[in-house]
Order: sequence, then C-alpha cells, then structure tokens
Amino acid sequence: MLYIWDMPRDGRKTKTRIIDEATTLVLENGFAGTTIDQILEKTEITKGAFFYHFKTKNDLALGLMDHFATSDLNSLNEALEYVKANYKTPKDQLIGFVQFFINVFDDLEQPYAGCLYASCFNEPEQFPDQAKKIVSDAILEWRKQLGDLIEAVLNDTGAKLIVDKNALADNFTVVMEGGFILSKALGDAKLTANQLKQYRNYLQLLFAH
Amino acid sequence: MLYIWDMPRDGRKTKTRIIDEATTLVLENGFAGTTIDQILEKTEITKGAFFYHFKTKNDLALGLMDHFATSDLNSLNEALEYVKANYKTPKDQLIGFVQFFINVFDDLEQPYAGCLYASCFNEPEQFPDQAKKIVSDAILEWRKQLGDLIEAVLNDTGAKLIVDKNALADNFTVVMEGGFILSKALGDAKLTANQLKQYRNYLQLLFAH
DNA sequence: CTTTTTAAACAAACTAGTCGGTACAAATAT
DNA sequence: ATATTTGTACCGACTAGTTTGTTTAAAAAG
Repeated sequence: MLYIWDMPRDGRKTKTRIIDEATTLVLENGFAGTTIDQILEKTEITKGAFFYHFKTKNDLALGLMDHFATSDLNSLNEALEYVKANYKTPKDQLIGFVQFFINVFDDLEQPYAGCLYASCFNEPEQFPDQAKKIVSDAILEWRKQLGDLIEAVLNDTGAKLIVDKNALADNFTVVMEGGFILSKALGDAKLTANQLKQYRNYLQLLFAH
Repeated sequence: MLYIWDMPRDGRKTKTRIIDEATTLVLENGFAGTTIDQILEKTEITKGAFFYHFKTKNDLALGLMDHFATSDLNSLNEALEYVKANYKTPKDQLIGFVQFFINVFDDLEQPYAGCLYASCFNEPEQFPDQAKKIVSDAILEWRKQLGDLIEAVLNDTGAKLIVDKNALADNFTVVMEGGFILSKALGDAKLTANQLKQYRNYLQLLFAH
C-alpha cells in the first residue's frame, strides 16, 4: 500500500520541473523577460523552493543551458548511431543523417518552440559567459561530428565543387536555427523541414556521382 | 509671408538617435532586457524627451521594427536593381544577387550586430502583434522577390532537381539568420559570408547546365 | 509663437533575492 | 524501542532597489 505521504521527497523532480517550465517561458519571453514569479506560478512552487535549487537567476540560466545542450547532444549522438547502424556508405550515412531530422520536423504540427542557443546570442549580455561557452562547445561538437562524416564522403565519393568541410557541416546548424526563426515568423511548422530538405538537396547535388 | 518663427524645431534627429541607440541595445540585451533609462543614458536625452516621441515602450518596439524593416527592404531593392542592371540571364542575376551579399559580409571584421527580426521571434511575447506583422511581411517580400528571380531561372535554365520556388527563396533568409547566430556564437565574422557561399554553391549545382 | 527639450520629483507596480521557520525521513544516541 | 539530532526540501512574508510612465514648470530654438 503506497500513500503519497509515504513517498520520499525527491528534489530532482522539482528541479526538472523548474527547468522545463523555465525553458518554455524563456523561449516565449526571452531570459530577461522571464521573471522568477512567472516560473513559480507555472511550476506551482514557492520562492523558497526555487532559491533552494538555484542560487541566483544567473545560476538558472546556466542550468537551463546545460540541460538543453545535454539533450541536444544526445539527439546528435542518437542520429549518428542510427545512420551508422543502418547505412553502409559515408554518403548514405550523411544523407540519412539529414533525413533523420527531416522526419522529426516533418511530424511537427506547430512551430518548434525554439532553441535556447539562439536565445543566448539574441540577448548575449543577459547570459553568463559560462552559458555562452556551453553553446559554442555544443555547436563545435556538431561541426566536428558532421565534419568527420563529410570528410569520409569526400574521400569515398569526392565532390562536384571544392568545399570547406567545416562550413558545410556548420550549414546544418545554420539551416536549423534559421529554419526555426522562419517557421515561427510565418507560423508554419512545416517550414523547418522544408529548409532541411534544401540542405539535403545541396548535399545530393554536391556528392552526386 | 514666411516668418522665421514659422519653422518648428526638428525632432526627427532626436527620434532617429533614439531608434539607433535602442536598436543596438536591443540586439545586446533583448527588448525586455533593455530599459528606457539605458536608452536615455546612451542618447543623452531626458525622460521627457523620450516620452514626447514614443507614447510607451511598446510604441518604441514598433518604431524600431518599422525602421529596421524599411532599411532591410531597401537593401533588398538595392541588390535587385544592381543585378538587373549588371547581369543579363536570370541565372547570373540570381547568383549575382547572392554574391552581392557575400561581398557585404565578407568585408565585416566583427560579427554583424544582429537582426531585429530574430529578436522579435526570440521573445515573441514581448513584441506587439503589429511588430510581428512587419517582420512576417518583410520576410514574405524577400520570398516574393527572390521567388520571381528563381522562377525566371527555372523557365530559362531548368533545374537538376524538382524544387519548391518558395522554399528555395526562403533558404536565403534562413541562411542569413542562421549565419548571424553562428557568427556570434563562435565569435567569427567571416562565418556568415561562408554560409552564404554554401547557398551560392547550392544554386550553382542546382542550375548547372 | 510653436515645437521640442530639460530637470526633477513622484507613484504604482514589479523584481531579485533574503530570512526565519516548517515538515519529514534517515541517522544516531539512549 | 524511544528520543534526539541532522540534512534535505520547501514555505511565504518581507526588503531594497528597479522600472515604466506621469506631472509640472521652465527654457531653448527655429
């Protein structure tokens, strides 16, 4: 017999709840535009509980970015593992990687809530340097992993044009970030996937036999 | 009969100064993160003068966006006129259009300050609907003008792949917006131009003979 | 004269962060 | 077994300072 009052208090649940709700609020109002009172209202916790988990609002910024980057890099690795398990040639793996994310964003009905990386550099003075470093490290990790895949294609298949491996890898991140903005601005969820398809087209033309 | 005292004092200079300095501040701190006192300090005017020109802070948001969009659409038209005067075939005009902006961003030494369109949708709840409409209208104008150019190329040259005219036109906006983020995140001014070069590559491969 | 700008005070609401205190489970002591 | 202590999680009133916007009287400038 399990009564709720028998359940031990788990502070991680509260912390996770704060991070989840705060992320939503920051994507709607920006970081400076999100007040701690708003977070308290959404999470239905009190000020005391909030400051128990986060020393300051800056500390929250760090927590948000850390959580976001971790889950972002998880999805990078998930996609990499998927294509390496399911495709043989580097080219198929690279195209499959992009297609993986096309499928994700093709299924969305309403515009993706947004990316905290963009928030961080849209109000850069509001975020501590540590948060900015988390973002740049994450972007460089996407560059590295995609860059390795691209290099393998260059060695295996060759390209129709001389291209910079890093710039081509970065182009994925750029199309994603820009796609989110376009999608929100025009209120059309499908636009992000459509933009990724342009990137896929580019790769297909570049690495055509 | 014209008396000298018929000429009122010119408040447009002050208003322009407010808009210029406020734009810089919003790109650094976000809109919610920019206080009117900060603007007063930078412009060296007083609170009375500020509220003489803008009824509310929301009114300022509108003024900023209107000014920004006007100058953005001016540069769209400038580039269009340039390529139509200097290139003959639709394909050369389209590639020339992209090259026009590559040249602009290749000359930058430090990352582009940023785009208010992005600010608007990174803290959408902070901006009035009217401001958001200015942004979506501007993005649709880029889509239309570039789309017309692309359609001319499709009719004249044909494409290696079936592409959606609008998505291909939007891809320019997306690469710009994403490029700004990348450039700021990694602190490298050249990255935006490099990303535009990927878009140019894509067009060249797509419309190759 | 009319428009624009100053200077300074003021208010009402909001904001980040503090602080003393409570509830409760597990560990420790008796 | 029972009593006491300790540490974690949480509460909510309070404070010091900030923010938008108002008001008012006077001054500058074409």
